[in-house]
Amino acid sequence: MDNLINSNLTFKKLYEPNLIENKWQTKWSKDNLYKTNDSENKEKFYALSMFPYPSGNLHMGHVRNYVITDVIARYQKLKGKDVLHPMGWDAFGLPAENAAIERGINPELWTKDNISHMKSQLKVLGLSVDWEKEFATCNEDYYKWTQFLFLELFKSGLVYKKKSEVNWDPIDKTVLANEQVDSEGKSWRSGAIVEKKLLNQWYLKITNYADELLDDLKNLKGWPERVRIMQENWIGRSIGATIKFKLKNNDELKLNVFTTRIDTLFGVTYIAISPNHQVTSIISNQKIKDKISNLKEIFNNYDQEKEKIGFNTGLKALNPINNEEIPIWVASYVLDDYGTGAVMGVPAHDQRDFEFSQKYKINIRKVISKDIKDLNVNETNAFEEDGILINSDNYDGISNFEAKKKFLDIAKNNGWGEEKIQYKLRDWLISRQRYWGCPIPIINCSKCGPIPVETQDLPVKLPKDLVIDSNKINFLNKSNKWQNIKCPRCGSESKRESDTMDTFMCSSWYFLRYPCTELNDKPFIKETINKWLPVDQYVGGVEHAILHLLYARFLTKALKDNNLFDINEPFKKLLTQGMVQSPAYKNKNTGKYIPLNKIKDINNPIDPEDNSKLEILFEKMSKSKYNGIDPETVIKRYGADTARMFILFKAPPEKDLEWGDSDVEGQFRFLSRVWKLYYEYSNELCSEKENLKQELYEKNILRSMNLAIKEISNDIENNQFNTAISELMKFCNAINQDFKNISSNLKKIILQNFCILLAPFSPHISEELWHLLGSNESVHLQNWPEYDPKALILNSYELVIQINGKVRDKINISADASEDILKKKSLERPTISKWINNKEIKKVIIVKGKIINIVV
RNA sequence: GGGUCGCUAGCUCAGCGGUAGAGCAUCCGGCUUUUAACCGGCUGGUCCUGAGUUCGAAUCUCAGGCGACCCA
Repeated sequence: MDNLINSNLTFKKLYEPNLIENKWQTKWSKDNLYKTNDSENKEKFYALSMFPYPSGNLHMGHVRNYVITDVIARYQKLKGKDVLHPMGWDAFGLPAENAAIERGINPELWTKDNISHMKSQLKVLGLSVDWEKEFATCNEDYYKWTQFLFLELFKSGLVYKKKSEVNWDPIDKTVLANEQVDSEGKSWRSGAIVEKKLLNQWYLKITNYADELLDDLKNLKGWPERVRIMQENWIGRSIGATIKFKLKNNDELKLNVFTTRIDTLFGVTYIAISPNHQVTSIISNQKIKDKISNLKEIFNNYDQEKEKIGFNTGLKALNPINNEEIPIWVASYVLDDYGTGAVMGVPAHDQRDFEFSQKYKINIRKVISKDIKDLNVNETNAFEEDGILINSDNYDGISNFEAKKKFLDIAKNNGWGEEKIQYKLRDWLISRQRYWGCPIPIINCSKCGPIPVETQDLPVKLPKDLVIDSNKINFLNKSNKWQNIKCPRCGSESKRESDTMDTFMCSSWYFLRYPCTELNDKPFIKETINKWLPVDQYVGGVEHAILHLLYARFLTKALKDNNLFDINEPFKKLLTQGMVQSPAYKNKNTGKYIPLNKIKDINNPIDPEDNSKLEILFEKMSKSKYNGIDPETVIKRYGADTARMFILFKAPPEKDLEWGDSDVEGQFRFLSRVWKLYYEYSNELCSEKENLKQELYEKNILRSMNLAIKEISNDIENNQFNTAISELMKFCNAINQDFKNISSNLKKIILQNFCILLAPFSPHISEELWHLLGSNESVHLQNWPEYDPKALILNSYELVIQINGKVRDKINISADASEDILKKKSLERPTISKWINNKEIKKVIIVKGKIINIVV
């Protein structure tokens, strides 16, 4: 038999994480324990956290993210797979540039300082990250390839420049993509109300992939349903028709309208067009012209869009189905770039049209009804459900489904309409008027137009000699030396493109770089990508449900179509972790948050300023609410293992987690109990007793062990780390119960298995205890135990006896008792015969191993 | 208005047709010079409400209530 304990380790009685965590981190790093293995015969597993923006400080949200991924990565490694678990930095972006403007610090230095600080904070968590794979998106040898991929898209016609109305962030002084403006018209970063500007900008044709992006969502079974629904809504495919309305007294212009409700064509009582619509050009009345230009200004401001404003132009259109004359209105609620900039107004069956008509007293005509006799128009709402046609000439009485087909056929045959699929998704605007980003590798020649930079001339580097001023202007635009260049085609004086790329472009392919970080001559190798991708488990915040996750899917599909690899979807499974919240103390009257150090009694919090009672709210940690908890402080006090255990145990990963000091202490106590168990074992304080029942105890403890293996494996595979830890606690309790009564051999096996089961969650303490058991190898290189189903079987069990489904008695019975015996023994019980009370037994239901139900 | 998720012990959550569970907190006891730590033990539940399906519902179905998020 092996030595019981490793005599090289001096084992202290008390669990002191400070003495062991740093020691093991250094050792792991020295041994290169987490280097990515790439063997031919093993299954691969790619575990990835969304890489952080190097803001300067690690916060609890990061900790949660990386610890979750770490548990998964460690588990998969113990299961014998080749694991890729890398980390990097999403390092371009505005905070660096703002720091440069405000404090005169070079953005590159600011970023690199932050990275090195955050990296040292990360290392303390004991993550199984392969740091050899690390990179930052602002490194020249990364953004060279971002530019290369941009040019790949350029070649396949997915890049274009267009002058159109764009979202302008007045605080950050740059344009934004549609995805980066929230439903209230505010910028995702600065929170400023976005303005509309007419600008010439670079776009990526993500709309070419709208159908694929939508249809392939069905295959993403490992994604949370709500993320799939959000993407589905964002892409917003609707199947409908375009209809051409002729203008009265004008044969040249036609009004094209997109509708999903061609069945309501007889209910059209007006046409609404956007103030920018082409048709407005034929209006001659000066008063109306003034009104239009007035409305245009309002139109350009999201904030005032809530109220629907409009007016009658005096122009008339003809309804193609019955030649009825319909007034044309200009309306603020018609969007320029969705559809055709014109809608047919059917107030009876569209809520927005209904509200507009109510306001301006436009005729409302009901054409769909639940019942053919019900002609009443609802006073408050449009009727948007399905039904039967009314008020529709010869078509009265048919269902609206039938009408859709019929009217479309008529439209096609007569040439005034056709089927059309419409998307809400717009092309991705990627130009940013900022310095700290990846330069767009284009040369603008006045003669040749935009010319892509040759691959051998990449990267187009950011100029380092900058004069930074405080006007938040585009620095690249100001640098003549950098900007002026001869056109590579015709040799005439040209200028480099001075916009940089949206940083989401840099983060849309970083997961493709990790398997190939050592390459200098290409971004990645096809075969390597085909091997390692897709990411098996991706973990990050739900705030990227549309932004990053949609862009990354698009880029993957586009690059696949360029034959760069054969992967269709980048992320097989996605886990969106919840926020970390902690108690904030708020004065209801003043609305102010009060810092903890100003509150005397935490159990009865009172505002020292006005003595009113404070509300305790669990909110996302933030400086303004004084409720931030610094990971470093917690780790210094309790150790990384405790912090990890707490954050995993306190809530299921996708839910918000409420910080609680006493729960942190609870986890520390648990690890201390584990420590003590091994301490007593190693000092032979729990040497076995002579015991006749040894076999029974051993059977019990083996059952607990196998149950723990089964449940914990299952829980980790389903990302239920909270219940996995709960099972570890139960197993620990079971060990303490029977430990003294089992053989030394078994003791060691139990303790070894416990160590391995604990290892993904608390890597340091388990490593220390593993070595204590006499091994010189790392616990993290062991094999995850398999459970033995036979060990789970019980000799006897407690049979529950029900009368009419209600529990009335319990008996202990041997596991192999037949149904007849169960029945007989149950009926023998005095309590049962009392309940039956000579009534007729109608039915007996037996669930083996559990229950007998007697129906009387 | 539509959609998704949730409502189980004081708190955080398991259980998803078959005896209502875990951790933390509370309480009591032991140990200890005291606090703390540790050990042992006890509490604690209309499983949001109502109806239905079933021998049997926390679990399935329907309706309603409350809350969170997304879309409009």
